[in-house]
Amino acid sequence: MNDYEQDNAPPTGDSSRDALPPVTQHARQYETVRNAHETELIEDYVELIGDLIRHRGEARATDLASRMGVRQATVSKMVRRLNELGLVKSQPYRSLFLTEAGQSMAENSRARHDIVLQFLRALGVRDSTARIDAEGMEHHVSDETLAIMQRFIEENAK
Amino acid sequence: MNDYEQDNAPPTGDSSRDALPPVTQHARQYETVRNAHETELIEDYVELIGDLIRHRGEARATDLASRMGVRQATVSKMVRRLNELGLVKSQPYRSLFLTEAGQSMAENSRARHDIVLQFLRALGVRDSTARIDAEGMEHHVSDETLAIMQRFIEENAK
DNA sequence: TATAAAATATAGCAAAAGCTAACTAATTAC
DNA sequence: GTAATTAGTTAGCTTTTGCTATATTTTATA
Ligand SMILES: [Mn+2]
Ligand SMILES: [Mn+2]
Ligand SMILES: [Mn+2]
Ligand SMILES: [Mn+2]
Repeated sequence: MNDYEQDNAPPTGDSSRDALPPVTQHARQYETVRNAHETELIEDYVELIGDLIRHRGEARATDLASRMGVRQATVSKMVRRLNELGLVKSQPYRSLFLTEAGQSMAENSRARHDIVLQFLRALGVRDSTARIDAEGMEHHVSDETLAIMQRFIEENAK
Repeated sequence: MNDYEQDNAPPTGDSSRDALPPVTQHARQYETVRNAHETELIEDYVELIGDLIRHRGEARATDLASRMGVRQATVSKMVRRLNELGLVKSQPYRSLFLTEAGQSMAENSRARHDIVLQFLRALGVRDSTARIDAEGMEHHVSDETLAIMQRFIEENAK
């Protein structure tokens, strides 16, 4: 199958309604999703640590575990990674702190998360559903789309 | 930190604007995302196989690899898994076919994908951006939100 | 203050999803 | 019809993200 055939007419009649994208562009779609999946859990952890500090005064591993819905061992391992990445500063058996880089990531993630959540609410999605959808969608929304969502919120809010 | 304290007043003044959700609900958010991530790659493969069959007449592993942006070995491994899951029927060195279950999953995924894509376009997102965002978002949109997106499309299309 | 409980850490296991390298089968070109 | 090219498979490696079980440390209680 050569490059010419690759992006050309389908063999059957009805099926050409929405053609396949060019191979390179198509691959880029999936690559973008894979890249998002590499960073999204880290962002969620950092964002949650920031939220816990803001709302509760401190971020403890056990609260991360219960809110994430995973075991403490899983959190422990992730915290080590966040340390290695320079996002979190922590001492053994003590609660967690964000580095400068961590705080900056937390703020970015929270801002993005809030926009997506408010957008869904403005669309008319029920709050509990909007929260669930936003938790996943936030990592797959481009800056372009985010800006449009923000405008939509402003136009449909009061 | 007990259950009472868990969902109560923050220690600092300004920070209570948007409170943390109850622990159980918060955990459910992340669990839903983790569940979506377990099935999303499978859905993307099945959907792509269906699209290739519809548009090109057959689905070959090499085309899956180039469109997914991964190596053939990766596709080979995934195809074995799709076989085990009863979604794909294939013989060594021959092109791929969907089972009944596979076709049904492909149709569902495509319908959902289309709605998300059209919704983004209706919002005003550029086509190439909309395609990228839709590829990731589609797996994190609830039925409730999807219905609202569909309504939005109908109201804003002609 | 000694002990019980809770929190944290570490070791080892598993599945998923990618990779490269080496091999085999099928198709195409000559 | 053979040789070269293309396509597909398999084995073995790596990283990520979960888990359980066990040890250690900190905190709370009697
Ligand atoms: Mn998230
Ligand atoms: Mn995702
Ligand atoms: Mn899709
Ligand atoms: Mn997708």
